[in-house]
Amino acid sequence: MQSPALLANAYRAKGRKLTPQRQLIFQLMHENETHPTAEDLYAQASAQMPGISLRTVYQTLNELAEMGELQFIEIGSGATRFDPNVGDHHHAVCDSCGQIRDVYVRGAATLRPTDSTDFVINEVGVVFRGICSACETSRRKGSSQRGAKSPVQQAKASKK
Amino acid sequence: MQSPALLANAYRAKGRKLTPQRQLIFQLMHENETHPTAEDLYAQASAQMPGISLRTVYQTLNELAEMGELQFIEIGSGATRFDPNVGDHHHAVCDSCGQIRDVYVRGAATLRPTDSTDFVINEVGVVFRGICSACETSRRKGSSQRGAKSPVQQAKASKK
DNA sequence: TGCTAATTAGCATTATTTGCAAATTAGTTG
DNA sequence: CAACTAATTTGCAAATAATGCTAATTAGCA
Repeated sequence: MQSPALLANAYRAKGRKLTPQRQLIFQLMHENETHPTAEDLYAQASAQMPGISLRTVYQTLNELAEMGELQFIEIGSGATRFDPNVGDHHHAVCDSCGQIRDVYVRGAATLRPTDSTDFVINEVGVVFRGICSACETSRRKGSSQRGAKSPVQQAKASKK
Repeated sequence: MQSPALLANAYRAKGRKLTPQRQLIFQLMHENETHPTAEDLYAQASAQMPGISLRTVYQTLNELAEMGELQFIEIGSGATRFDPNVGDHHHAVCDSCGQIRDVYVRGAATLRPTDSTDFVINEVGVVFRGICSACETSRRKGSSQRGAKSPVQQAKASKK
């Protein structure tokens, strides 16, 4: 997404108001690579602006998505996550800690199904699942994963 | 997933009981290419077995996933969908009707991020988004999509 | 300074999924 | 075939995620 300053212009151009709540969310999302959930953002926003409502956070995120300034990521695990990177990139998800990382994949845009040619493709998304280096390291140190969970639970586990 | 008959064996082997509810769900999911939600299945199951509970449907689906007999698909749009195809395939999602189709993609498994080499990849998933032939056809016939929705709403729209 | 349409906050509501406990039952044993 | 017991099913409450709605507030303009 654009810088907070440029977003301000985009908002004015649309007859939208530049409220302190929106400006705060612009700041928090700008170049944010953590792929936060609405709740995550709400927590951060509340710290700087006590009283801001979760409803407003959702509303602003939806606006920004509508304006093409950010995208939704819904890779299992419950809550929608928000990504200010709207360029041509993909995601790597750690099955252990749930962290999502932006990655770039050569040739992804030209992938096509070998069958079903009767489908107009607008977008191609690639998701890698595996173990991030941080988790891999701590795993080697002995703290093995006990109590393997069902796929759903595993997905949800990274929520809290 | 395996045929209902083979699944029965797999269940017995694990000391699990072969209840009528489970057998019905085996049948409904076997070679099911519609990627149904738990509610979808519950509706179908209820038609054949009035009184079956939604709770049992969820429970059985979770069991099957744990046993590796089916996988969860969580491509936005709210409810988790279930796929008995656990082979190496990918998905094409229609942005208009929400339908999900299984597709095969050559070379998908060997895709790698150009950066972040410090990530152990276990799985690569490709999702195509676009318009299916059925929607494309009806669109051309004039019934254009009015009232474009926000990304979230668009995703949720295919729910009901 | 005042006006007004846009926005916010708060609460209710919907949707999805799981937790829990009591009632039921499949499969085994005698 | 009857009895037993652990597994299973139900039904309901609860947790989570996100939106609808409305009264109160406020940004931006005249």
